[in-house]
Amino acid sequence: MPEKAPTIKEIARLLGISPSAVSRALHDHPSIGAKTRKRVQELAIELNYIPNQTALYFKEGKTKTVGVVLPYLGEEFFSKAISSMEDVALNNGYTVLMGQSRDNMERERLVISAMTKHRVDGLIVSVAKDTHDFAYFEDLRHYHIPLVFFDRIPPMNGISFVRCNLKKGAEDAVNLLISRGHTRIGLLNGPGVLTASLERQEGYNTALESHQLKPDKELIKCSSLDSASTELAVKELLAVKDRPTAIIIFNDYVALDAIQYIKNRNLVINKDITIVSFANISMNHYLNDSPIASVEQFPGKQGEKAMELLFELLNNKNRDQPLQYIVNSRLVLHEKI
Amino acid sequence: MPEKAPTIKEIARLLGISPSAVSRALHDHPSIGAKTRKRVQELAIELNYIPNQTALYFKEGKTKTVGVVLPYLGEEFFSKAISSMEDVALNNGYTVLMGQSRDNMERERLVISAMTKHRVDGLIVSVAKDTHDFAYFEDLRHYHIPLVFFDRIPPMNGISFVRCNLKKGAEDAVNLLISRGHTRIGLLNGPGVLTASLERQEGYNTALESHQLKPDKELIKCSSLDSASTELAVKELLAVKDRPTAIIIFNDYVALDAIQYIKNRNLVINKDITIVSFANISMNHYLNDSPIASVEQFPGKQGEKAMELLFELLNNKNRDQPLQYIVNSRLVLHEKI
DNA sequence: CTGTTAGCGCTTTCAC
DNA sequence: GTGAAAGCGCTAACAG
Repeated sequence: MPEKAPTIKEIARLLGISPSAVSRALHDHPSIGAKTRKRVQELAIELNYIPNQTALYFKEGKTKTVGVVLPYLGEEFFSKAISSMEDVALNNGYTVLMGQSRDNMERERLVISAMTKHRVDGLIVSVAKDTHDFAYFEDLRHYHIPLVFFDRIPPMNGISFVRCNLKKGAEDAVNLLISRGHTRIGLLNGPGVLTASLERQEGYNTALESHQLKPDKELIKCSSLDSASTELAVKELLAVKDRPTAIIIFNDYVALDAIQYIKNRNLVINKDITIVSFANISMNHYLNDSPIASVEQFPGKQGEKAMELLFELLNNKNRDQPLQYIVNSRLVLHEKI
Repeated sequence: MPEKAPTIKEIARLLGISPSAVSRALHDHPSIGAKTRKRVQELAIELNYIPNQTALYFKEGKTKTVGVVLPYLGEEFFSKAISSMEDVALNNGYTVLMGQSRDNMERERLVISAMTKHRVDGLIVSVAKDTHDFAYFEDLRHYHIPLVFFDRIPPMNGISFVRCNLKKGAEDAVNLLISRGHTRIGLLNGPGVLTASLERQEGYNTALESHQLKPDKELIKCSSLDSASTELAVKELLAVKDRPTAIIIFNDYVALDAIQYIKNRNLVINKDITIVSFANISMNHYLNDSPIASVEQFPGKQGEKAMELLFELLNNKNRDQPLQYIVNSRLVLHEKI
């Protein structure tokens, strides 16, 4: 067992030649003797020589790392996304540095600062819920670190991003329900501050209007996503006179709580009240009472695209030209036939 | 907007002083003039100067990164684990480089090689299912990279690891069922090659024997974890004469398939056949027919411990002294009261 | 064909 | 109180 970590210098010392000769031998440079090359390459394998990327950075100006900052890795949506991102990165010879903001601005700033310290070649960020100051995203330009926003996009100009078209998903949801004869369709939306909520709302309105149905404010309620708040919203929806026969719900997790509550009220799911939701989590397949359809947001696909966009930025001369990509959501039917 | 990324050299140039003076000013070194210090620090803030960790590596011999290699980030168990790992790393001023092996040895080797290339200060690995050659773990010693194995431990000597005590969990499961009057208890285990399967088996045997019950080979079947294989195993268990009244299942995912099959056979879950399982996934709360109990393996706690052990190794003089920690599993009851 | 050298960003020892 | 210089691992331009 050698005491020192294998370096070009160490190989050179052991072989009694110069470091540059070793470097050339390892890269099959033409101007190197066959014997020397062989000796070097064999010793390199024996010592398990792996070049030091940290040192290469000075030469190439690249760390061959990209940073990914997400709110929570424990959430299925984000873990699937980062999983695909890593695949794309690996295929491009890159390694992923990852950080969780836990939806906290200070932590997000801290993590991005760490990424900058490590001089990542690029960055993908899904902005924390409570981030209201976007200055540290601008600061990345000083270090020429290209940035792609993912799923949660801040209100900034000239940025690159990948997100999902939720408006379309909401429209599909409404259209499905109308085609099944529903005219009183409720919307159990998320917090009004989220773009995700606004998009659902827009799609909901658009689809209703395209069928000459007037959106009824009474049929739209918001949940702050916890059980109590969801139950209250459902309670209000059920109390509306001429109550809805179908409800479009913010996502499958909220739907779980809503469905539980509706069942407790002795109403039959998808008979008395038909449910359509968002996220299309795998759990739905195993539930007895689950939404008849859920809008798939393709976290894997989105993650893949985000990383691909980042590499486009990395390879482009003109990095200031923002790239944007919108993944179409798709309504997935879950009815057991 | 400055053209060049902020460096100490750049600050020195702009201020007309030497780089070393800037370095001292930034570190509040005593031998620096108050005026110079102030000028430097102000300009550093203005330029958003962030030191280059890559350059610091040469001085400190540390990259301030740790590598984490897991089979799949899309799996709840692993995403929860890496989530906690990152928290601990962040608290120690470290950033996590992550890689997925996708349960493939070649990819695992590749990812670990990338980590080595980046000269991570330490590594946590959950070994891929099909890894049979462990040489590349030994190679890490050349680079003095301490290694902690997580959850999936290879058959090597003198290694550091964190894992969960599944034998205890299996014992608890059997004991619960016996206390409920069951004597014919089946075991639907995973592939025999996995340590995880062996541990369940051991616990199962131990608990039965401590109640003077003889393990019946017919009551033990293995699934390779896919639906088809699980169904076959359940089918065989149900075909045993004097068939089991309870089954302990490898994990909750396998249990989902098994339960579906049992229901199709018109047997009532937890009445005709009582189910106990492992993993304790959150989905269980929302299912109508779910195991009456599931063994919680605390992925977050385990991940935390693994990272803590790694930092102990990093800070110890004697890194060759392996550290090991076993998290106790806990049987969680799920009955609706 | 091979060795020497400079330089990437930063810290630190040594001069002044 | 400040500058100059060396060195960490590696590559490439240059000299021989």
